[in-house]
This record gives sequence, C-alpha cells and structure tokens, in this order.
Amino acid sequence: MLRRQGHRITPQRVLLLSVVAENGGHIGVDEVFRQAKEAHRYMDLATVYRTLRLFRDAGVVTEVEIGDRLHYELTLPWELHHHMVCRECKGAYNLSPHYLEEFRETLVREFGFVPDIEHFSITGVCSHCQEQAGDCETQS
Amino acid sequence: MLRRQGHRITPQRVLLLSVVAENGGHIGVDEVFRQAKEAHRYMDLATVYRTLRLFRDAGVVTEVEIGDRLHYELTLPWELHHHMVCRECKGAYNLSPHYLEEFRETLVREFGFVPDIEHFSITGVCSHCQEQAGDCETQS
DNA sequence: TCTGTTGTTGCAAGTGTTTGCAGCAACTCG
DNA sequence: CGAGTTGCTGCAAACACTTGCAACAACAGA
Repeated sequence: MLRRQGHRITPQRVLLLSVVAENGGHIGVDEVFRQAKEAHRYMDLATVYRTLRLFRDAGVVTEVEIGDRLHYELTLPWELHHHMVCRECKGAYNLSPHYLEEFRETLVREFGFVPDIEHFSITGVCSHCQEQAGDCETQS
Repeated sequence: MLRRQGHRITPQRVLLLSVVAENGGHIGVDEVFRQAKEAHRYMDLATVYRTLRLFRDAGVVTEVEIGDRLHYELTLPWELHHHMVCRECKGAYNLSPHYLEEFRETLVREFGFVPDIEHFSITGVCSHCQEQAGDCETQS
C-alpha cells in the first residue's frame, strides 16, 4: 500500500507500524518510540514522528490530538470514527461520522467552507468526569 | 475585572491588553510581543504567553489556533463567534454560534459529553482557496 | 547479482510554547 | 505613607515537535 504511493519499505517502518497495530487503540508518540527502541536500538525520535505522519497521510493510521500531544491509532476502514477527547481524564471516545454530516453540509452550503472532518476531534468533559466534578463541588 | 478575580494590574498587562485591543481582529503571539517590546524594552516572551493565557481564562480575549500558531483577539460579548480556519490561506472566518448549537445538544443528549465550544474552531479550506486549487489543476 | 538513483535515516539544531526559580513590585493592612 | 505578603516578571532551561543535512540503504534496471 505504501509502495504503491512511491514510498519505500524499511525495517523502521515495518516496526513502527507493528507497534501501532499491536497496541489496539490510540498510543502516544513517546510510547511508540519507547517500544520501538526496545526492538531496534538505533530508532530515532524524528523517524517516529516522520513515519507516523507518513502513515497518516497514506491513510494507514489516524492522528488524534489528546491534550496537546499526538496519538495514533490504526485506521480500520470499516469502523471510521471521530473522537470526543475529555479534557479531564484524557480519554478518547469514538463518535460515529453521521453526527457530523449535517454540520459539515451546513458549512459547505452556507459558506462554501469544506471542513477537514476526516481527522475531526472535539474536546470537552465526558459524562464520567462531570459526575466527579459534581462530587467535588458538594464536598468542598 | 481581572482584579476582581484576585489578579494584579501590572504595566505589562495593561500594555499587552492594549496591543490586542487596538489591533482589532486576531493577532499572533510574536506580533503582540514585537509591538509590546517597542513600548516596553524589557518585555519578555514568556510574559506575553502567560498573560494572554490569563486573559483567555478570565474571558477577556479569545484564543484561536491558526495553523499551529496561537492567535488572540479581544472578546466582544455582544458578538461571540467561533472560527473556520483555512488550511491554505490561514484566514479565520467567523461562524455564528447557532450553527453549533444543534451539534452540541446532540453530544450532550446522546453521550453526556459536554464539548468546549466556547473556543471552538474548525480547520478546512475556504471557498476562495478551493477556486484557486481548481485553477491549479486545470493549469498543470 | 551488481550499480545508480533517490527516498530515508540519524543526528543536531531549529521551531513555538511552557515551566522552575529567584528577585521584584502590586496590593493590603496598619 | 511605609512594611509585609504574595503574585508577577525575566531569565534560562525544558518541552513536544519539526527540519536541514550528509551518509546510507531500498528499489529499479541492466
């Protein structure tokens, strides 16, 4: 798939892809680097960033920004989804694309603005952390 | 307003606020720093970042992320708006909050997730840059 | 299988932004 | 108005991430 786009298959790329794939779910760049370095002593952090960015552009992985840090997960075409990222617990909850469709169409129709919703994610507070926040208020 | 929240009024803060206020529209951190340094020789970049962040938390200014760079604009309570940021020309177009209301309510109702839409912005490509992209394709 | 091309790597230095800390100055209270 | 408290500043170093560059290695073609 990468080769078809004119990219080369290197040991580093194979290794990095396997780290992301075997993780299941999103994983931070530093964690990818840590695991990759265990297997391949000369793995460089810049290579990790470059390779994950390449994978993203090739559609192989999905980039998720979790509290200012980049995370990646394997793209599974049969279950595409966006993310709701919790500001408190840093959890990422999946969001089915159909919830965004209407919003997207409105922006295109009204303003001719085509939003990048392939990689859409929205921050906020999840239901669990809101309960905790409520507890704190009653306690203090 | 700041004093009411327990913060102090310093020359630096007065200066930085005036720079943002007089600019009208969003302005980048480096540009704020440049203008502030002209008036106050010992202005520090860290102070600019800290102060603008403080203003944002106090609701005085609004933070807009424009292509990985932080911009700020004076918050005008009678014309609150979100932003559509163009990936190509880095332009920020205002978006009336009512376009987001329905989406917001859906997330709360379906998932109990309360999104941070006070500072919402979405990236994409504006209508003008799409025309240019079309031109390029026919030219090449 | 060998050779040339060119995309990729590791390193180091760069980016924009944040943070720890010691000295300082804005506010409070007398 | 003057002294104490404590929040703020400037500096420098840290942070996550990106980029320039020379050496290298993956692939293509002979």
